Amino acid sequence: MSPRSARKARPEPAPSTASSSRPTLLLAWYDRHRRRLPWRAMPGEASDPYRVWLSEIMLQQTTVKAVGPYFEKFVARWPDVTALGSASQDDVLRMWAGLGYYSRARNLYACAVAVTRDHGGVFPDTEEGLRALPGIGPYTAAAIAAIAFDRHTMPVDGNIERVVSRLFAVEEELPQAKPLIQQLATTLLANARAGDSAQALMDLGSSICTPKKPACSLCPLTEDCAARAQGTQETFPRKAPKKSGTLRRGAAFVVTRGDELLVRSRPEKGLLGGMTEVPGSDWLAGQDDDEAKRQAPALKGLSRWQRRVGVVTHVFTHFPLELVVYTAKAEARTRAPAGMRWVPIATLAGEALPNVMRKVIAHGLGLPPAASS
DNA sequence: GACCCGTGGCA
DNA sequence: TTGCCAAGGGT
Repeated sequence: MSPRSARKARPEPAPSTASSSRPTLLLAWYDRHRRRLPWRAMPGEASDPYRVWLSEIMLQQTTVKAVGPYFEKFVARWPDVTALGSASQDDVLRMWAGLGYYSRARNLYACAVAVTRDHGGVFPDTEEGLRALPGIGPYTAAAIAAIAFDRHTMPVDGNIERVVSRLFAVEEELPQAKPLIQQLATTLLANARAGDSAQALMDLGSSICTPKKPACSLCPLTEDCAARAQGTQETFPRKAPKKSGTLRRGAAFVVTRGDELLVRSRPEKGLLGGMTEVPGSDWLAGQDDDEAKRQAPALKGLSRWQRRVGVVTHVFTHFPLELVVYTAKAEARTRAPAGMRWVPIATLAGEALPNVMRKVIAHGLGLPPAASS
Protein backbone atom coordinates (compact mmCIF):
# COMPACT_ATOMS: atom_id res chain seq x y z
CA MET A 1 0.00 0.00 0.00
CA SER A 2 1.47 3.30 -0.98
CA PRO A 3 1.94 5.98 1.65
CA ARG A 4 -0.54 8.13 -0.20
CA SER A 5 -3.42 5.67 -0.14
CA ALA A 6 -2.69 4.73 3.46
CA ARG A 7 -3.45 8.23 4.65
CA LYS A 8 -6.94 9.30 5.40
CA ALA A 9 -7.85 10.16 1.88
CA ARG A 10 -8.06 13.82 1.26
CA PRO A 11 -7.73 14.48 -2.44
CA GLU A 12 -6.12 17.72 -3.47
CA PRO A 13 -8.79 20.27 -4.25
CA ALA A 14 -8.66 21.43 -7.81
CA PRO A 15 -6.80 24.72 -7.96
CA SER A 16 -9.36 27.48 -8.10
CA THR A 17 -9.03 30.34 -10.44
CA ALA A 18 -10.72 33.69 -10.22
CA SER A 19 -13.31 32.66 -12.77
CA SER A 20 -14.19 29.31 -11.17
CA SER A 21 -13.94 29.93 -7.43
CA ARG A 22 -16.41 28.01 -5.35
CA PRO A 23 -18.44 31.07 -4.28
CA THR A 24 -18.72 32.16 -7.89
CA LEU A 25 -19.77 28.74 -9.14
CA LEU A 26 -22.31 28.55 -6.37
CA LEU A 27 -23.90 31.90 -7.14
CA ALA A 28 -24.01 31.16 -10.86
CA TRP A 29 -25.88 27.94 -10.09
CA TYR A 30 -28.18 29.74 -7.66
CA ASP A 31 -29.08 32.38 -10.22
CA ARG A 32 -30.29 29.65 -12.56
CA HIS A 33 -31.87 27.22 -10.12
CA ARG A 34 -33.01 29.07 -7.01
CA ARG A 35 -36.30 27.97 -5.56
CA ARG A 36 -39.16 30.44 -5.50
CA LEU A 37 -40.40 30.59 -1.93
CA PRO A 38 -43.07 32.83 -0.38
CA TRP A 39 -40.62 34.50 2.00
CA ARG A 40 -37.84 34.94 -0.49
CA ALA A 41 -37.42 38.27 -2.31
CA MET A 42 -37.32 38.24 -6.09
CA PRO A 43 -33.89 38.86 -7.62
CA GLY A 44 -32.97 42.50 -7.13
CA GLU A 45 -35.71 43.08 -4.55
CA ALA A 46 -34.92 44.04 -0.97
CA SER A 47 -36.02 41.33 1.44
CA ASP A 48 -38.41 42.06 4.28
CA PRO A 49 -36.72 41.31 7.64
CA TYR A 50 -40.08 40.40 9.18
CA ARG A 51 -40.77 37.74 6.57
CA VAL A 52 -37.21 36.46 6.73
CA TRP A 53 -37.37 36.18 10.51
CA LEU A 54 -40.82 34.54 10.53
CA SER A 55 -39.78 32.00 7.93
CA GLU A 56 -36.50 31.21 9.67
CA ILE A 57 -38.28 30.50 12.96
CA MET A 58 -40.87 28.29 11.26
CA LEU A 59 -38.21 26.45 9.28
CA GLN A 60 -36.28 25.39 12.35
CA GLN A 61 -36.24 21.59 12.10
CA THR A 62 -39.28 21.81 9.83
CA THR A 63 -39.64 21.21 6.12
CA VAL A 64 -40.42 23.87 3.54
CA LYS A 65 -43.56 22.01 2.57
CA ALA A 66 -44.93 21.98 6.11
CA VAL A 67 -44.13 25.66 6.65
CA GLY A 68 -45.73 27.04 3.49
CA PRO A 69 -49.41 27.19 4.58
CA TYR A 70 -48.50 28.40 8.08
CA PHE A 71 -46.35 31.20 6.72
CA GLU A 72 -49.19 32.35 4.46
CA LYS A 73 -51.69 32.26 7.32
CA PHE A 74 -49.40 34.27 9.58
CA VAL A 75 -48.53 37.05 7.15
CA ALA A 76 -52.16 37.35 6.06
CA ARG A 77 -53.29 37.87 9.63
CA TRP A 78 -50.21 39.73 10.94
CA PRO A 79 -48.55 41.58 8.04
CA ASP A 80 -45.75 43.09 10.11
CA VAL A 81 -43.95 42.60 13.40
CA THR A 82 -45.93 45.30 15.17
CA ALA A 83 -49.20 43.59 14.28
CA LEU A 84 -47.88 40.28 15.60
CA GLY A 85 -46.57 41.96 18.74
CA SER A 86 -50.05 43.36 19.37
CA ALA A 87 -51.76 39.98 19.12
CA SER A 88 -52.37 37.65 22.08
CA GLN A 89 -50.14 34.67 22.77
CA ASP A 90 -53.19 32.43 22.69
CA ASP A 91 -54.02 33.53 19.16
CA VAL A 92 -50.44 32.91 18.08
CA LEU A 93 -50.42 29.44 19.66
CA ARG A 94 -53.73 28.57 18.03
CA MET A 95 -52.38 29.63 14.64
CA TRP A 96 -49.22 27.59 15.24
CA ALA A 97 -51.03 24.41 16.32
CA GLY A 98 -49.84 21.42 14.29
CA LEU A 99 -46.44 22.83 13.35
CA GLY A 100 -44.67 21.40 16.41
CA TYR A 101 -41.95 22.68 18.75
CA TYR A 102 -44.36 25.01 20.48
CA SER A 103 -41.71 26.92 22.40
CA ARG A 104 -40.94 28.44 19.01
CA ALA A 105 -44.42 30.00 18.97
CA ARG A 106 -44.05 31.41 22.47
CA ASN A 107 -40.60 32.80 21.62
CA LEU A 108 -41.88 34.12 18.32
CA TYR A 109 -44.49 36.12 20.14
CA ALA A 110 -42.04 37.26 22.83
CA CYS A 111 -39.67 38.38 20.10
CA ALA A 112 -42.36 40.34 18.28
CA VAL A 113 -43.28 42.07 21.53
CA ALA A 114 -39.61 42.90 22.21
CA VAL A 115 -39.02 44.28 18.71
CA THR A 116 -42.20 46.33 18.90
CA ARG A 117 -41.57 47.69 22.38
CA ASP A 118 -37.77 47.91 22.60
CA HIS A 119 -36.76 48.53 18.99
CA GLY A 120 -39.57 50.69 17.66
CA GLY A 121 -40.85 47.85 15.47
CA VAL A 122 -37.57 47.62 13.57
CA PHE A 123 -35.42 44.47 13.66
CA PRO A 124 -31.79 44.91 14.75
CA ASP A 125 -29.53 44.63 11.69
CA THR A 126 -26.54 42.98 13.35
CA GLU A 127 -25.92 39.40 14.36
CA GLU A 128 -25.32 40.40 17.99
CA GLY A 129 -28.51 42.45 18.16
CA LEU A 130 -30.57 39.65 16.66
CA ARG A 131 -28.94 37.00 18.84
CA ALA A 132 -30.24 38.79 21.94
CA LEU A 133 -33.89 38.25 20.92
CA PRO A 134 -35.98 35.29 22.14
CA GLY A 135 -35.91 32.25 19.87
CA ILE A 136 -32.98 33.53 17.82
CA GLY A 137 -29.85 31.42 18.25
CA PRO A 138 -26.55 31.42 16.39
CA TYR A 139 -27.94 29.96 13.19
CA THR A 140 -31.01 32.18 12.92
CA ALA A 141 -29.11 35.35 13.85
CA ALA A 142 -26.58 34.69 11.08
CA ALA A 143 -29.31 33.75 8.60
CA ILE A 144 -31.31 36.93 9.15
CA ALA A 145 -28.19 39.09 9.19
CA ALA A 146 -27.02 37.62 5.88
CA ILE A 147 -30.35 37.29 4.06
CA ALA A 148 -32.18 40.40 5.27
CA PHE A 149 -29.24 42.75 5.85
CA ASP A 150 -26.52 41.30 3.63
CA ARG A 151 -24.06 41.02 6.48
CA HIS A 152 -20.92 39.03 5.65
CA THR A 153 -21.67 35.96 7.76
CA MET A 154 -22.47 32.33 6.98
CA PRO A 155 -25.31 30.61 8.82
CA VAL A 156 -24.70 26.87 9.15
CA ASP A 157 -27.75 24.63 9.27
CA GLY A 158 -28.16 20.92 8.69
CA ASN A 159 -28.07 21.33 4.91
CA ILE A 160 -24.88 23.35 4.94
CA GLU A 161 -23.26 20.95 7.40
CA ARG A 162 -23.92 18.16 4.95
CA VAL A 163 -22.71 20.03 1.86
CA VAL A 164 -19.56 21.31 3.55
CA SER A 165 -18.67 18.04 5.26
CA ARG A 166 -18.84 16.34 1.86
CA LEU A 167 -17.05 19.05 -0.06
CA PHE A 168 -14.10 18.89 2.33
CA ALA A 169 -14.53 15.23 3.43
CA VAL A 170 -14.63 16.25 7.09
CA GLU A 171 -13.80 13.11 9.05
CA GLU A 172 -14.55 14.55 12.49
CA GLU A 173 -17.98 13.60 13.88
CA LEU A 174 -20.82 15.98 14.62
CA PRO A 175 -21.40 17.85 16.81
CA GLN A 176 -17.67 18.19 17.59
CA ALA A 177 -17.03 19.18 13.99
CA LYS A 178 -19.26 22.26 14.13
CA PRO A 179 -16.49 24.84 14.57
CA LEU A 180 -14.46 23.35 11.72
CA ILE A 181 -17.50 23.21 9.46
CA GLN A 182 -18.38 26.80 10.32
CA GLN A 183 -14.87 27.86 9.34
CA LEU A 184 -14.92 25.92 6.08
CA ALA A 185 -18.43 27.15 5.24
CA THR A 186 -17.29 30.74 5.63
CA THR A 187 -14.81 30.22 2.79
CA LEU A 188 -17.83 29.75 0.51
CA LEU A 189 -19.14 33.28 1.11
CA ALA A 190 -18.99 35.55 -1.91
CA ASN A 191 -17.57 38.98 -1.16
CA ALA A 192 -20.94 40.50 -1.95
CA ARG A 193 -24.30 38.64 -1.80
CA ALA A 194 -23.71 36.86 1.51
CA GLY A 195 -27.38 36.02 1.83
CA ASP A 196 -27.49 34.50 -1.63
CA SER A 197 -24.37 32.46 -0.85
CA ALA A 198 -26.09 30.97 2.18
CA GLN A 199 -29.37 30.33 0.39
CA ALA A 200 -27.46 28.79 -2.51
CA LEU A 201 -25.91 26.25 -0.16
CA MET A 202 -29.27 25.52 1.43
CA ASP A 203 -30.94 25.01 -1.94
CA LEU A 204 -28.05 22.84 -3.03
CA GLY A 205 -28.36 20.76 0.13
CA SER A 206 -32.09 20.30 -0.18
CA SER A 207 -32.31 19.56 -3.90
CA ILE A 208 -28.94 18.14 -5.01
CA CYS A 209 -26.68 17.29 -2.08
CA THR A 210 -29.40 15.30 -0.33
CA PRO A 211 -28.83 12.94 2.62
CA LYS A 212 -29.41 9.87 0.43
CA LYS A 213 -28.53 9.41 -3.21
CA PRO A 214 -27.19 12.90 -3.87
CA ALA A 215 -27.41 14.00 -7.50
CA CYS A 216 -23.71 14.73 -7.83
CA SER A 217 -23.87 14.93 -11.60
CA LEU A 218 -26.03 18.05 -11.30
CA CYS A 219 -23.87 19.74 -8.67
CA PRO A 220 -21.88 22.83 -9.64
CA LEU A 221 -19.13 21.83 -7.21
CA THR A 222 -18.85 18.18 -8.19
CA GLU A 223 -15.36 18.53 -9.69
CA ASP A 224 -14.25 20.11 -6.45
CA CYS A 225 -15.81 17.70 -3.95
CA ALA A 226 -13.46 15.59 -1.85
CA ALA A 227 -16.10 13.04 -0.85
CA ARG A 228 -17.26 12.65 -4.43
CA ALA A 229 -13.68 11.96 -5.50
CA GLN A 230 -13.58 9.11 -2.97
CA GLY A 231 -17.07 7.90 -3.84
CA THR A 232 -18.02 8.23 -0.17
CA GLN A 233 -20.41 11.17 -0.36
CA GLU A 234 -23.32 9.37 1.30
CA THR A 235 -21.23 8.65 4.41
CA PHE A 236 -20.97 12.34 5.30
CA PRO A 237 -21.53 14.04 7.64
CA ARG A 238 -20.02 11.65 10.16
CA LYS A 239 -22.06 11.38 13.32
CA ALA A 240 -22.36 9.10 16.33
CA PRO A 241 -25.47 6.88 16.40
CA LYS A 242 -28.17 8.11 18.74
CA LYS A 243 -30.18 6.19 21.29
CA SER A 244 -33.95 6.00 21.24
CA GLY A 245 -36.09 6.69 24.28
CA THR A 246 -38.02 4.26 26.43
CA LEU A 247 -41.69 3.64 25.76
CA ARG A 248 -43.98 5.58 28.08
CA ARG A 249 -47.60 4.72 28.79
CA GLY A 250 -50.60 6.62 30.05
CA ALA A 251 -54.35 7.08 29.83
CA ALA A 252 -56.45 9.81 28.25
CA PHE A 253 -60.07 10.59 29.14
CA VAL A 254 -62.52 11.74 26.51
CA VAL A 255 -65.53 13.14 28.34
CA THR A 256 -68.46 14.52 26.37
CA ARG A 257 -71.43 16.59 27.51
CA GLY A 258 -73.80 16.56 24.57
CA ASP A 259 -71.78 18.00 21.70
CA GLU A 260 -69.07 19.39 23.97
CA LEU A 261 -65.74 17.97 25.07
CA LEU A 262 -63.88 18.36 28.38
CA VAL A 263 -60.41 19.89 27.93
CA ARG A 264 -57.70 21.69 29.87
CA SER A 265 -54.47 23.56 29.10
CA ARG A 266 -51.05 22.08 29.70
CA PRO A 267 -48.52 23.96 31.85
CA GLU A 268 -46.71 26.78 30.04
CA LYS A 269 -43.32 25.14 30.24
CA GLY A 270 -42.20 21.73 29.10
CA LEU A 271 -43.62 19.16 26.75
CA LEU A 272 -46.41 20.62 24.58
CA GLY A 273 -46.32 23.71 26.79
CA GLY A 274 -49.48 25.80 26.77
CA MET A 275 -51.28 23.51 24.38
CA THR A 276 -54.79 22.12 24.84
CA GLU A 277 -55.36 18.50 25.91
CA VAL A 278 -58.04 16.22 27.24
CA PRO A 279 -57.50 15.21 30.87
CA GLY A 280 -55.08 12.35 31.25
CA SER A 281 -52.69 10.49 33.49
CA ASP A 282 -48.95 10.98 33.75
CA TRP A 283 -46.91 9.52 30.92
CA LEU A 284 -44.45 7.16 32.55
CA ALA A 285 -42.25 4.26 31.52
CA GLY A 286 -43.51 1.01 32.96
CA GLN A 287 -46.85 2.42 34.13
CA ASP A 288 -49.65 -0.13 33.97
CA ASP A 289 -53.17 0.58 32.76
CA ASP A 290 -54.85 0.38 36.18
CA GLU A 291 -52.51 2.92 37.69
CA ALA A 292 -53.08 5.26 34.78
CA LYS A 293 -56.85 4.87 35.00
CA ARG A 294 -56.88 5.86 38.65
CA GLN A 295 -55.95 9.36 37.50
CA ALA A 296 -59.29 9.88 35.79
CA PRO A 297 -60.95 13.25 36.47
CA ALA A 298 -63.73 13.28 39.08
CA LEU A 299 -67.06 14.57 37.82
CA LYS A 300 -70.57 14.20 39.16
CA GLY A 301 -73.24 12.73 36.94
CA LEU A 302 -70.90 10.73 34.78
CA SER A 303 -71.75 7.53 32.93
CA ARG A 304 -69.45 4.55 33.31
CA TRP A 305 -65.96 4.75 31.86
CA GLN A 306 -65.69 2.77 28.67
CA ARG A 307 -62.32 1.70 27.43
CA ARG A 308 -61.87 2.08 23.70
CA VAL A 309 -60.39 -0.86 21.90
CA GLY A 310 -56.77 -0.39 20.95
CA VAL A 311 -54.32 2.34 21.88
CA VAL A 312 -53.18 5.63 20.46
CA THR A 313 -49.47 5.74 19.70
CA HIS A 314 -47.31 8.75 19.12
CA VAL A 315 -43.56 9.18 18.75
CA PHE A 316 -41.87 12.24 20.19
CA THR A 317 -38.25 13.11 19.57
CA HIS A 318 -37.13 11.43 22.76
CA PHE A 319 -39.70 8.76 23.49
CA PRO A 320 -42.56 6.78 22.01
CA LEU A 321 -45.92 7.12 23.77
CA GLU A 322 -48.84 4.69 24.10
CA LEU A 323 -52.16 5.99 25.41
CA VAL A 324 -55.22 4.01 26.44
CA VAL A 325 -58.38 6.02 25.81
CA TYR A 326 -61.42 5.98 28.10
CA THR A 327 -64.71 7.66 27.29
CA ALA A 328 -67.68 8.74 29.41
CA LYS A 329 -70.73 10.93 29.00
CA ALA A 330 -71.67 13.72 31.39
CA GLU A 331 -75.21 14.86 32.09
CA ALA A 332 -76.34 18.24 30.83
CA ARG A 333 -75.02 21.17 32.88
CA THR A 334 -72.36 19.03 34.59
CA ARG A 335 -69.73 21.41 35.94
CA ALA A 336 -66.19 21.13 34.63
CA PRO A 337 -63.63 20.35 37.37
CA ALA A 338 -61.25 23.13 38.38
CA GLY A 339 -58.84 24.05 35.60
CA MET A 340 -60.93 22.38 32.92
CA ARG A 341 -63.54 23.63 30.48
CA TRP A 342 -66.12 22.46 27.97
CA VAL A 343 -65.56 23.28 24.33
CA PRO A 344 -67.92 22.52 21.43
CA ILE A 345 -66.60 19.63 19.38
CA ALA A 346 -67.41 21.65 16.26
CA THR A 347 -64.80 24.25 17.21
CA LEU A 348 -61.97 21.85 18.06
CA ALA A 349 -60.24 22.62 14.80
CA GLY A 350 -59.57 26.12 16.14
CA GLU A 351 -58.09 24.89 19.42
CA ALA A 352 -54.36 24.70 20.11
CA LEU A 353 -54.40 20.92 19.88
CA PRO A 354 -51.14 19.05 19.28
CA ASN A 355 -51.39 16.09 16.97
CA VAL A 356 -51.21 13.50 19.70
CA MET A 357 -54.41 14.99 21.16
CA ARG A 358 -56.11 15.08 17.78
CA LYS A 359 -55.39 11.36 17.56
CA VAL A 360 -56.74 10.76 21.07
CA ILE A 361 -59.95 12.68 20.45
CA ALA A 362 -60.54 11.02 17.09
CA HIS A 363 -60.03 7.63 18.73
CA GLY A 364 -62.27 8.51 21.67
CA LEU A 365 -65.09 9.86 19.54
CA GLY A 366 -64.87 6.97 17.11
CA LEU A 367 -63.92 9.25 14.24
CA PRO A 368 -61.63 8.22 11.42
CA PRO A 369 -58.02 9.25 12.08
CA ALA A 370 -57.89 12.87 10.94
CA ALA A 371 -56.68 13.16 7.37
CA SER A 372 -53.32 14.77 7.73
CA SER A 373 -53.64 18.28 6.42
C1' DG B 1 -22.12 18.79 26.14
C1' DA B 2 -26.36 16.42 27.10
C1' DC B 3 -31.19 16.72 27.10
C1' DC B 4 -35.50 18.38 26.01
C1' DC B 5 -38.82 19.88 22.56
C1' DG B 6 -43.36 17.91 17.41
C1' DT B 7 -44.53 16.58 13.25
C1' DG B 8 -44.64 14.60 8.60
C1' DG B 9 -42.31 12.33 4.82
C1' DC B 10 -39.33 8.94 3.19
C1' DA B 11 -37.08 4.34 2.15
C1' DT C 1 -41.77 -1.27 10.10
C1' DT C 2 -38.27 1.37 12.10
C1' DG C 3 -35.15 4.90 11.84
C1' DC C 4 -33.59 9.00 9.79
C1' DC C 5 -34.14 13.54 8.55
C1' DA C 6 -35.79 18.60 8.19
C1' DA C 7 -33.52 26.52 7.32
C1' DG C 8 -32.28 24.87 15.79
C1' DG C 9 -33.01 27.03 20.43
C1' DG C 10 -33.27 26.81 25.44
C1' DT C 11 -31.64 25.05 29.64
